[in-house]
Amino acid sequence: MRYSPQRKLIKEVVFSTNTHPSADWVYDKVKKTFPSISLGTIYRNLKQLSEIGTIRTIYDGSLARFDWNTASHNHFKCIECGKMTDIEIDSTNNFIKRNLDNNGFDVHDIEITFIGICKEHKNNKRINKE
Amino acid sequence: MRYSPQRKLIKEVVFSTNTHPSADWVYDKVKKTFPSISLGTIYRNLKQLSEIGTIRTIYDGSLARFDWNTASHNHFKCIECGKMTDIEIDSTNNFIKRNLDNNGFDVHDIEITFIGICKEHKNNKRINKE
DNA sequence: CTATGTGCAAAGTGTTTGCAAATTT
DNA sequence: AAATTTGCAAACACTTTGCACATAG
Repeated sequence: MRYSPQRKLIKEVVFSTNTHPSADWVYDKVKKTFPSISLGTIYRNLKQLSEIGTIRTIYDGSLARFDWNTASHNHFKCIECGKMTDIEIDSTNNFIKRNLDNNGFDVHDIEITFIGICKEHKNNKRINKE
Repeated sequence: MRYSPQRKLIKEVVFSTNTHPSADWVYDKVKKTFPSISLGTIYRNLKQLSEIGTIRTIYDGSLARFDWNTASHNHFKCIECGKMTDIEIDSTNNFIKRNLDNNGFDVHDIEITFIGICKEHKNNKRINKE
C-alpha cells in the first residue's frame, strides 16, 4: 500500500479525534488541506484502513463511523447529544466471551452500543425529538 | 393507529420468523398476498411498528433488520452464513447495566452483536471472502 | 516504469417522502 | 365525513465504482 499525502492525512484526521467521525466529517477536515479531494477518495481510504486494521468501522444506526482505537472497547451513545463516548469495561467483554464460548460459539468480535443519557445530560429536561 | 390488512400482514410476517428479516424480505413475503404493495408501505409500517414498540429494529452493519422479540436479548452473527441468531444471556445485560450505572450512565438500551462462527460452521473450512 | 491512488461523475443501495386516490373507523 | 393509509414515483443519504490522468516507489 502506497502512502499518498491524502491517505496519510485521512489517517491522521481519524487519529486526531475521539469523536468517532463519519466519512463526511473526515472529508471536511481533509478538504482544508486538499481542497479538491473527493468524497470517493475518503471512502476508499477509510475502507482500506479498516481492512488492514489501522482503524475500525463502527455503526451508529446505519451510519458508518471510524475509530482509531482498534483495541477492544465499547461505545455509549447519548440520546440527548448524539455523542458516542468510549467505554472501558474490559471485564464485560471477557465475561461475555466466556459465556458464549461455553455455548459453542466462536466469538471473533463484539459490537456493543449502549444507548441512553450520559452524565452531562442526566438532569436536563428531555429535548423533544418528535 | 388503524389496522389496514397490509399492516396486519406486515406485522404477522415479522412475527412469523426468527430470521430477523430486512424490509426487503418482508416485502417479498407480503407481495404474495398484496402483489401491488409498495416498498414504501413496508418501510412506513415497519417504522411505525418499531416506534410503538410492537417490533424492534436492529442493525446488521448498516442494514436495518426487524425483530418481533422486543424483550432484552442479544444477537450473534455468523461470518460464514451471515445468519443472526438470538442469544439468551440475561445475566450479561444485567452485569453490564450494573457496571455502567456505577459509572454515571443512564442506560436505556443495549445493542449487542457478536460476530464470529456459529456451531454449525465451526469446523468447516473458511469460505474465501476476498 | 508500473502498479496504485486520485478526482470526477455516474451509479448503487437502502430508506424516506409528497401526493392523489383509496380505505378505515 | 374525517383522518389515516395506500401505491406510486421521485427524492434522499450514504457509499461504491469506472475511468482517464497523476504519482509513489
